[in-house]
Amino acid sequence: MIDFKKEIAEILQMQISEFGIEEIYSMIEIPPNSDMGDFAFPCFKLAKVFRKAPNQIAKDIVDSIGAKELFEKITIAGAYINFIINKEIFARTVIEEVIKKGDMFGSSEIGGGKTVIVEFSSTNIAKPFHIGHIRSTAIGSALNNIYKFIGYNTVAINHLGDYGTQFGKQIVAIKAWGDKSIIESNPIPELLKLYIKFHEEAEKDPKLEDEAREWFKKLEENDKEATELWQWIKDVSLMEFNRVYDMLGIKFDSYAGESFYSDKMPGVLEEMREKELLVKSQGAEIVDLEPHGMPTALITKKDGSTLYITRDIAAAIYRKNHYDFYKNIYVVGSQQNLHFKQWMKIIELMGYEWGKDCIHIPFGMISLEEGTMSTRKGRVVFLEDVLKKAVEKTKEIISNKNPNLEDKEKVAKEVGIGAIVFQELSNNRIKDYVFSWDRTLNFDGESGPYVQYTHARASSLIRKAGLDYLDNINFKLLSEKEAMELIRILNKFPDVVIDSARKYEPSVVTRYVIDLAQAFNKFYHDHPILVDDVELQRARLALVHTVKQTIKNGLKLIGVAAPERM
RNA sequence: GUGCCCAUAGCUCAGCUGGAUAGAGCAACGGCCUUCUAAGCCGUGUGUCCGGGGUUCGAAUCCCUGUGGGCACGCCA
Repeated sequence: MIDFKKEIAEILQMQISEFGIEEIYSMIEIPPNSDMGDFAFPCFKLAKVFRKAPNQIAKDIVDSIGAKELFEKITIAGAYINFIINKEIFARTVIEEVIKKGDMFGSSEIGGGKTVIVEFSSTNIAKPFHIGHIRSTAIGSALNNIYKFIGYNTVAINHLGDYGTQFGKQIVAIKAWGDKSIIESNPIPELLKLYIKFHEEAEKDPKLEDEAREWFKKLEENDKEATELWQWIKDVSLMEFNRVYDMLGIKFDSYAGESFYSDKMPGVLEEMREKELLVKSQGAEIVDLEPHGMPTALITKKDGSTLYITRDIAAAIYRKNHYDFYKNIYVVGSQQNLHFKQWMKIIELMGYEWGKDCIHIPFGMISLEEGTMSTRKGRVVFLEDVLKKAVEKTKEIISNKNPNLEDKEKVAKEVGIGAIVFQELSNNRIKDYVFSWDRTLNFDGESGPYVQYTHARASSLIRKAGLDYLDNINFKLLSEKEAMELIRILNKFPDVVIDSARKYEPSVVTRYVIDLAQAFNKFYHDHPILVDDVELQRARLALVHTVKQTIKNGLKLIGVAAPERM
C-alpha cells in the first residue's frame, strides 16, 4: 500500500534538505476542509532557516517540485502547500488495501508481540455490578482489543475485589441476619441488603466494625469458617457477574483478584522491611512518602492485617515475574489517582526499574441524578437492568420499524447492548457524567445504533446486488466528492487505531466510526448504488464493501456487534 | 488546608504533541420515502472556547494567575 504521507515527505525532503524526513513527515497534516486538499504542508517553520517569507518558500518549493503522477494538483494557499492526490490512485490504493486485509484492516505489528497486561472491570464480589462499573469494563476491554490489534500480546485481568475488611462485614451480616437459601435464590440483591443493614446497624453499634475487622483477620489466617463463607460468597457472586460479562461479550484471561495475592503478602512485607522502607507509626506500618511530595502510605494496620495497597504491590511484582510485561495497565477510576501514584513510587523505591511500565489509566465518575452512587446506601443502578432495558427498547423499535426481521432477539441484544457500550465509549474517559435513562436510551444521531444501522444498510446493498465486484474495479468512477471523502476517511483508520492506543482512549475509535458512518450515509443518499450501469455498480459496491468492513472492524475494537440486518 | 482533574453553542460533547473560516449530536423549526433499510438525508440559528496576564509569525490548544465544580489526602477498596 502506498503511504501517501511518506511519499509527500520524500518529495519535500528533496527540496528542503535542511530538514530530516521524519521531521517533515510529522509536519504534514490533513487540511480542515477537503476542498483544500488531501494533505497539507505548512511552511511557517521553514521561515527562520531560509530567512524568507513562508509564502515565498511555499511557492519556491511547489515550483521546483513540478508535476508528479501521484498528484492531481499541488496548490499554494498562503504558507500552506496543499496536495491533491490523483483520485484514481487514491481510490485504488485504499480500496485494494481494505479488501486485501479484510478483518485485519487497520491492524499493525508495531507491538511486536510484546506483552501488555490490561487490568479492568475488577468488580467487588458480594456487591452489585452497577452502572459505575461499565466504565472500567468497557474501556478496559476496548483497550485490550486495540492493543491486540496493533500486535501486542495482551492479558486481560479481572482483579476481583474479593478480599479485605468488607468481607468481614459480609460475614458478620450473614451470621447475624442472613439465610443461606434466600441468598442463593437471589444472591447479589440479598447480599446487598445485608451489606446495607450492616452499615445501618454499625452506626448504632460501632462494635460491629471491630467484629468485621476480626473476621477479616481470621480470613487472612485461613480460619475454616471464614474461608468457607468467603468462598461461597465468591462463587455465587461470580455466577452473577458472568451473566453480565456474557451479555457484553467480554472474556478475561485471568480472574486473579486480591485474594490470589494473600499468600504473597508476607514476602512482600519482608522485602519492604529489608529495604528499610517500612516505619512503625501508632502501631501500624507506613512508608514515608513526604520526601516525594505525597502523603504517607499505610501498609499494615495495627492488628497486623494488610490493606489493598500491599496487594497491589504484590500483584505488580507477581505479574512482572509471571508475565514479564512490557506494559502493565490499570483501568481504574480517577478517585484512586493518589493510591496508584503511591504504590508505583514504592515499587520504584524498592529498586524495580520496571515500575515506570505500570500505568494507571483513570476515568471520571458516573453519578446519579440523586447524587453520588453509594453501595452501602443502596443508591445504585444495576448494569444488568440498564442492558435489559436497552434490549427491551430495541425490541419495541424493531417491531415498529422492521417487524418481519428474522432473529429479532439476537439483533435486539446486539443493538441494545451495543448502544450502551457505544455511548460509554463515545466521550473522553476522563470526563465525569451523570447517568440519565433518557440519554442512555436515545438511539438517534451519534449513537451505536446509528453506526450499526449504517453497517446494516451497506450489508443489505451487497446482498441485493448479488454480483462479484472485488476484481477489475474501475476506480475512475469513484471520483465524486462524497466518494472521495469516504476514501479519505477509510485511509485514516490504521492511524486512528494507533492514536487511540497511544492515548489509551477508545473514544478515538468510536468517534471515527461515527465520522465514517456520517460520510457513508451522505454518499448513500446522494448516489444510487444498485444502478443499471454494471461497471459503475461494481465500483460503488466495492466502496460500500470497504465501508462495511471498516465499520465492522472499528465496532469490534470497541466491543460492539455489527449486525447484517436490523 | 494541600495535591490531582474538569470548564468550548440552550443541553451532551468533539477538537488540545500550537496552524487555514471552532465542529457534531440532542432539543426547535422547515423540507425529503411509487427507486438501494427514514434507527436515514438536507436546510435554518446560536459561541467573551470560564476571567485576566504571558510565550509565539500564529493560542480553544502551551505557561502563570484568578474563579467555579469534581475527586483524593493512615487503620475501606
